[in-house]
Amino acid sequence: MSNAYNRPDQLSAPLRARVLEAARRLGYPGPDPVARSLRTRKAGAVGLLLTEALSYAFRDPAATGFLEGLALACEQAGQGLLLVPVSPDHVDVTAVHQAGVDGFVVYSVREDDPHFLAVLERPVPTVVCDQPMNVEGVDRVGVDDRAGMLALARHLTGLGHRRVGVLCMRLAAGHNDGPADAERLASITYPVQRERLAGLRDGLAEVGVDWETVPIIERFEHSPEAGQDAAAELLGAHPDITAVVCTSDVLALGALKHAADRGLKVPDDITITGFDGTPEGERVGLTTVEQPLREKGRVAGEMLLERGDRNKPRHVLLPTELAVRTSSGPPRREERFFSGW
Amino acid sequence: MSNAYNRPDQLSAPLRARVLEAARRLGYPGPDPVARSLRTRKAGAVGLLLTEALSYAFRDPAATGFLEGLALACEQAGQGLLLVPVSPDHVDVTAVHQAGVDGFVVYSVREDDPHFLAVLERPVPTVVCDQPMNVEGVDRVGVDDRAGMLALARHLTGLGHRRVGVLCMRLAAGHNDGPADAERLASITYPVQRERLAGLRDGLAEVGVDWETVPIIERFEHSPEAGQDAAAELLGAHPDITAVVCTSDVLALGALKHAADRGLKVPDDITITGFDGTPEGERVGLTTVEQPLREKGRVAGEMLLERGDRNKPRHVLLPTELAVRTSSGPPRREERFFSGW
DNA sequence: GACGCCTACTGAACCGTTACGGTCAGGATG
DNA sequence: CATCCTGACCGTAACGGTTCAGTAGGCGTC
Repeated sequence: MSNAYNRPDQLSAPLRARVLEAARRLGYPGPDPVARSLRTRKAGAVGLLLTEALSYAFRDPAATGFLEGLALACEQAGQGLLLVPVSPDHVDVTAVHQAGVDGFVVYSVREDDPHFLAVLERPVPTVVCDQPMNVEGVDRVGVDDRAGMLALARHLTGLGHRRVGVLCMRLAAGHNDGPADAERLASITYPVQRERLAGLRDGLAEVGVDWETVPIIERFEHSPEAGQDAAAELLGAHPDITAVVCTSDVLALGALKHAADRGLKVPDDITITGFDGTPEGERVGLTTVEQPLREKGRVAGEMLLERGDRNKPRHVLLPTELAVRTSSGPPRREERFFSGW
Repeated sequence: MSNAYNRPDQLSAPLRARVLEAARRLGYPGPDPVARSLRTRKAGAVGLLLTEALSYAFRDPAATGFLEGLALACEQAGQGLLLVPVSPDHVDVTAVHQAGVDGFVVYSVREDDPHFLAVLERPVPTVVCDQPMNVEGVDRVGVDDRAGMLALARHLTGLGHRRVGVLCMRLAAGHNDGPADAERLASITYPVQRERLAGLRDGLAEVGVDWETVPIIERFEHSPEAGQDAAAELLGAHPDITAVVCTSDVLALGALKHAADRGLKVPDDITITGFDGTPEGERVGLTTVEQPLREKGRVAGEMLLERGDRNKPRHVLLPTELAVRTSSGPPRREERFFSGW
């Protein structure tokens, strides 16, 4: 009996020594963690569910910021962090069923994500980060995406921009690389994207810009390369645009690259903005909406682990901050004239 | 009996339906993953052990590169990735004992790391990345750090550099921020650092530079801030240095920052080099030794998961490549004279 | 010396699943 | 009609640890 390992106070030193000696002789490798977990009903780990392939967690700077905060909370509580392998190709939920964890953190997944539904069926507490929103009985931490984007929109309209184009990430299930038409916009299943676009729409409406006329280019992949490509598509079809609003820093980084390739000076020839506040964006002077990424991860972890009072689900909204840097400026004089000044 | 969930072929459709219906009515949440793990002796996850705090995994760009590759291998095999929480402060090995995993990947830890010793006691396969080296019966993947640094050293001596200073990361247990004296260098417990320094020593020896005269500044923390600080210490004490060799890109990034603050032009006034080949380094034109970070992670994961033939431990050494960019150049003319030309 | 209490230790039940062997019904075959 | 075989279904043991009730023995007290 391996009280010897866990309750040194419960048995005398000589017996303990004898037990340990015998264990060593028999090659006993110490208590089995899985059996212990079964008995104690504690796995000592938190599961993390992403909407993307697992490796995405280490590729997207916004995700790594969040995860750094989450890892911080976990290590303080002595809990492990289990990255649940989701297969992007064919839908296979078994990994969610397999995960031996005491709770789940769900990071920014689609409303109808089958993996997420599988998580909800598990009898363990769950915290959602960002999306989906408004799920019955589930804690959530996020930021006010709409207000953040509204502030950015006002910054742009204040500079005089009227002809704006948008680069956004995946809006719903299905592979749509190209313009997002009205139908697509009506069926968004990534609420964060919906909110950010709504904030932009509201801000543009304040100066009389018709949302229907604003071109929106969607990309399935979320990477600088996709942003670069999308920027090419946007500016190819709408060369009169004076500002490119991206719903993430990653896409904006790609847009900056495209502008440089095309010989456009930022912000003199074109304004480019992001969203998230990643270190990369800061380094290149990207005007963006900063959100407290690490903090968000930390709060998500703490909400899941503390959870002493499981009264009603808690919803935490963290503040965003408009970071005006060098990638935004007034449109050229002739553009201003063109747009009605 | 929950054959219904796992072996749909073993029982007829109507019975299966009845069982599932009854389960639903009783609120049965599906088979318990922990009990399943106990019975099948498979946890469906790989443990990751770091030498640093857990959140470090998401902060260090070299680590994230490695982890991206590792995550890729895991998700392809349908395995989870469990980040084991190690407490940097007081030594607590219980987390290693608690981890319900089928194997461990150990990333770049000290030779005498107590967590690592705990991992070795666990009766599961283990793969080490980078360090420690030459552990009995343990697979390892790494790069030829010594050869990589030798190539870099020759590049520098070829440019004419003779007065070189070094910035390196932690060399052994204990908090030493400052010069690394002979005693410290003799008791290095991070073999990677030992190898990289040895490569530099060999390269300098080829042109007659006495290793004893080369100042080496050590930092406990591994961050750009630490690099910046260490560069200030190095150049403060040895203003005649023409090249700062850093044992990582992260430190080199800090050194570049310090050079800029001090008004030194790179590479005209001073040459700064790194090691690793991170995206950040590439973006700022850092001359460095590139290693295939993602590939290293992928190989580590595959070695652990395939492991069909557990004959003898395998050791894989991946190639490095010298990346000469804009942070290295010949020393100033007067410096060349000074150093004996 | 009997009683009771406290400590050190032992034994058995239980966590929830899977693997495996046994039972039983029903159809095919001689 | 008896026998054999097959497939569906069910019961049970074991995985390895924790927990808790129970027991033995030592010692103090009246």
